[in-house]
Amino acid sequence: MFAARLGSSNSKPATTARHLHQIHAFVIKTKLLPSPTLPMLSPKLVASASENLSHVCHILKHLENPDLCLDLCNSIVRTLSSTCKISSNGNHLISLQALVLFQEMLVNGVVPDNYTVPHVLKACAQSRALGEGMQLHAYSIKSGFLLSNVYVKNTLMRLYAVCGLVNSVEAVFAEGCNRDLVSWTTLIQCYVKMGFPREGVMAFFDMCNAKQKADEMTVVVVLSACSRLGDLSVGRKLHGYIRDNGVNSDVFVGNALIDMYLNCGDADPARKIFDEMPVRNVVSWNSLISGLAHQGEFKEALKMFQKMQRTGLEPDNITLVGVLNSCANLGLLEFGKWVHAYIDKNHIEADGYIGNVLVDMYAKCGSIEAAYRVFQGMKQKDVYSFTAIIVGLAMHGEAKRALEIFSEMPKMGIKPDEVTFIGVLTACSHAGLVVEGKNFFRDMECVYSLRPQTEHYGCMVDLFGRAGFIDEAEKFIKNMPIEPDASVWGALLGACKIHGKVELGEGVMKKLLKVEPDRDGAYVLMSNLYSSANKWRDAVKLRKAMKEKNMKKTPGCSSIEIDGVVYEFRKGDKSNRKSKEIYKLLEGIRSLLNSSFGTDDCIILI
DNA sequence: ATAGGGTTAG
Repeated sequence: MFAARLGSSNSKPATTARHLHQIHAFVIKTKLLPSPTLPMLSPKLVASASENLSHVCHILKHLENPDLCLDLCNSIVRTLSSTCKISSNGNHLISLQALVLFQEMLVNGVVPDNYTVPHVLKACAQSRALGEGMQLHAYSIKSGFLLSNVYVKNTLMRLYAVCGLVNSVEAVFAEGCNRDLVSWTTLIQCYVKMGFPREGVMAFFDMCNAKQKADEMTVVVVLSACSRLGDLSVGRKLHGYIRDNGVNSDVFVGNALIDMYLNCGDADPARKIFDEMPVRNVVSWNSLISGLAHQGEFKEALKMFQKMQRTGLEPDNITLVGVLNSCANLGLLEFGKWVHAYIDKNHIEADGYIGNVLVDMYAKCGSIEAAYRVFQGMKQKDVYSFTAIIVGLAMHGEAKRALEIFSEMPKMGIKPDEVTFIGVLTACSHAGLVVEGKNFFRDMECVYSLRPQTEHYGCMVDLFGRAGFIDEAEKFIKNMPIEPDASVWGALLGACKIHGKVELGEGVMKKLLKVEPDRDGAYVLMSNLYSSANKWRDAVKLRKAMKEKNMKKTPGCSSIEIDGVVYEFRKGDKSNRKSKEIYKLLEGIRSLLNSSFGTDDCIILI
């Protein structure tokens, strides 16, 4: 029966583990694997070999000419490396199996060829099997493959890159001189992914100096480095490089260009590229929508989302993150709720990125209880989830709840970061918890090894200042190890305003103007301080000076959302279609208020 | 037969 199956060219290929057992038994009996057997090992059997590796290894042991099995071994290793997915458990075993088979090959005299080692290395990279990969690194040096076969070099670099070992990637890259475009791209990509985009760009220039021409994949990676750096000048150079060197502007290149231009603050070319793309996919839309949101162009981002929907293209999680982020910043609760309903309807889990941005959206739109419900329902809470709800609760004056949730973090094994402490300190500040705030500030460095930034110092000055401890606030600024910035002086000036400290305020205003000379913040705060101290003449003088200096105004803007349409209102803005009626109504309210309370009690700015 | 690509928060 075995002989029939193994010998006859008419028999069906072996497909199951049972067939493998039969071959195994036959080989043990005859010490021979008839050559027609090899083509009969179907892909399905090769796949099942991952679960029956011991049989394969035994077969190898019993063969008279094991080297005939090189192709079989290569295809088993290839199958192992292409089937193992990155998952929590079991994957390590698969790469281990690839390595076991590889060792058996060596022991039994199957000489690996150019394809074997890259396949085994790929299996290691996919399952992050660093230890096994390092053994292969040693083998590659000894056998000479590392220097003779650029695929070995590149797959080894890839393994170290996915394990985050930048130094090892550099070392393998630098070894010998057999590097090609893939080696360069892998190196640059590794720099960018590990948070060193500057090094990535420099490596690209090195590559150009080495007379190596880039292709689509390389420019995409370098563009992403420019995007992360916000380096428009290098980004533009790269755009020129693409045109001059005949790099094919495929959809990947187009998307990377859109992302680069938007993150570098130049929206026009991004839109132009988007409009002129012959093929667009969901990533093109995502790059545009999240890029616009990143630029603060939230309304534009939402407009593009609506346009995307008209094309019938389904948004994915990344689209929705950009959309919810825009809703959050515009305060569009109804729009945000609609997205939440869309998420539920499409069975997308309100977890991870999506959950976090939902929490933030509800908190920023004033619906703190909805934010809390989403937070509670999340299974995978991380530092972003906790920070979003803590900052949200702090902004809503719910200091006690914010601090309670903060105290949950260590129990869940989640370490707070710098932004979490902004929320914690804001909570303390709003609730007047001076002692607690001081303790948290101290813990930041002592317990969590987080170096406080100027924003944290600003929170502390705000905390002391609001509570009336102006002297302590001043002392605190004097002892700062870093240069105080606008957030710090602004907090102190705010405290002067609350407590009517005119003279101190005048000095603080000068300091604030030094670090922020072309913004109107200092003037506005100070003139308010004068007004509240009844120094009207000084207030008017300051307002006049402000007008003359043509300063950058912090835009005061309110918006409402009616039936999905956003209406924005700015001070003095008459662009609304119904502005005449609106102003007439406002005039009515004003005169009503005046007759009820008198002008001194109520000032409405229109 | 084998290697390198873009978009996501507080």
